[in-house]
Amino acid sequence: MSEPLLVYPDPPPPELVRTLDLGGYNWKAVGNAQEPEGRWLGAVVAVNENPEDAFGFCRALNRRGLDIPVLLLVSGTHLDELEMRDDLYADFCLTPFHQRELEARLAHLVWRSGTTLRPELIEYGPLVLNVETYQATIAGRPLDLTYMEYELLKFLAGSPGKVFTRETLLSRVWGYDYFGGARTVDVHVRRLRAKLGEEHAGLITTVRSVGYRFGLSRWER
Amino acid sequence: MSEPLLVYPDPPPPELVRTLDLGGYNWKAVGNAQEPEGRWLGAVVAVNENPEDAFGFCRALNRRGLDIPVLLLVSGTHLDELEMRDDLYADFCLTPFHQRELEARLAHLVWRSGTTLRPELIEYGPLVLNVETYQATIAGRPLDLTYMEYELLKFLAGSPGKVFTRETLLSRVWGYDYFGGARTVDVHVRRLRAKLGEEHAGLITTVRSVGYRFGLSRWER
DNA sequence: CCCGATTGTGAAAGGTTTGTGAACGCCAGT
DNA sequence: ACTGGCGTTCACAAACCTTTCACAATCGGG
Repeated sequence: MSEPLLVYPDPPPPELVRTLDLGGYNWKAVGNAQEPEGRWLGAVVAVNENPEDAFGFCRALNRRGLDIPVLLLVSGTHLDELEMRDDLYADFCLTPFHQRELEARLAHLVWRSGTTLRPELIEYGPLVLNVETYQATIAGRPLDLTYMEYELLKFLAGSPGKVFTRETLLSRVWGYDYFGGARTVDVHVRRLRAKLGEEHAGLITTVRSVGYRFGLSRWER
Repeated sequence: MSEPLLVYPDPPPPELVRTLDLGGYNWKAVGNAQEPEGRWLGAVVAVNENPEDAFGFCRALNRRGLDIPVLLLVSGTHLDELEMRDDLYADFCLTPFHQRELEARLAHLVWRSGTTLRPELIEYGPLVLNVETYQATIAGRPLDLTYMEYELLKFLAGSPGKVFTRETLLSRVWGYDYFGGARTVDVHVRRLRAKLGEEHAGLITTVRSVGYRFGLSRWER
């Protein structure tokens, strides 16, 4: 299934739900901008009586770095509010809307998100690695990783569920010509787990006598 | 006066003319896509009884290479025609339109063309770079930057959040054939941070063992 | 249940990377 | 030629990581 659409607020207006479901969209409603993780086709934001709710949500989305194109649902009486807020939305649709118009705008929004460059991300559950910015977040919280920690995590998370021996990790992450003890890996894994936090430390599991694995193996899920 | 809007067909629908003139836009109607030369803020294309006229015009515009964002004026009965033609338009407005809606869409179209096509201003938070006049301000205060400092800051601020290695910066900012030490970058970054002032020095962050990044690092926390 | 092997943990040493101040040379304008 | 601004380089200091080691804890097989 394709990536989902982000919808605000939660619960969304019923007529929006109807159009989304009729269009066969995969969507998820959220109540705030901290929650969404990962990739989204776009966002549909309904502006209600209090426009600042919606605009604050959009601003927070922007702040999060993943630029998700936003389609605003706005009534004619709030049209003035759009002025000077061009950076917060990609398109808008007047309410009450004709279903066919919203469908067309949704389709265009999705098409747009498919063509515009999106940041190169590595994701697994609550973990997001932005390869371009060298930033990592776990459940929305920024992780302050050192270079080696980042490289190691990137490599592990790039093949979830797969077990790597220490020797493999040394040669692939540290370099084929690396000369050093295998226990170095242990120490880095320990610090990664510490920074992931107690709740997510289990993302990296030890496979005794073999090595380490990121994410759950098949039969654990 | 600002650059003109391109309008199709010639003559345009009278209600469109009315909105354009009321909005104070500088516009010019043309009958085919070969005619327009030079720069345009955007295009407004009215789809009449024969949609292929308008779409042909848009296609011809695309082919000309100047990517001008297109606002389609289309009636509900022709909404289906938009399908599979996403690449021909940036936005559309249903006819008959409310004047305020068209105004809002025009404003958004113009804003879009100003930011995507003509980045004469690079803005990020308190920093403003005027690429044309070679001036920079931080929180309203003018910055007195040297040429290299300006070029470096412009390049960094042009891709906020992205991390660049010193080698990349040397080749992209100093020149592909530059031959010199990578530490030169460090010194320029230091002077930039000093001139940005203590309060904004954090706009440029060091990513240890990798390089430097502008913006988006600790600001979002 | 015991023992060896394996892994987690804390701390410290050592090395690498970056910040900093200053000096040098180049160039343009005087 | 002089001067001042600018870009570059260097040496040193500071900050930060990486690696290593010793020891504790844990696991698994016999």
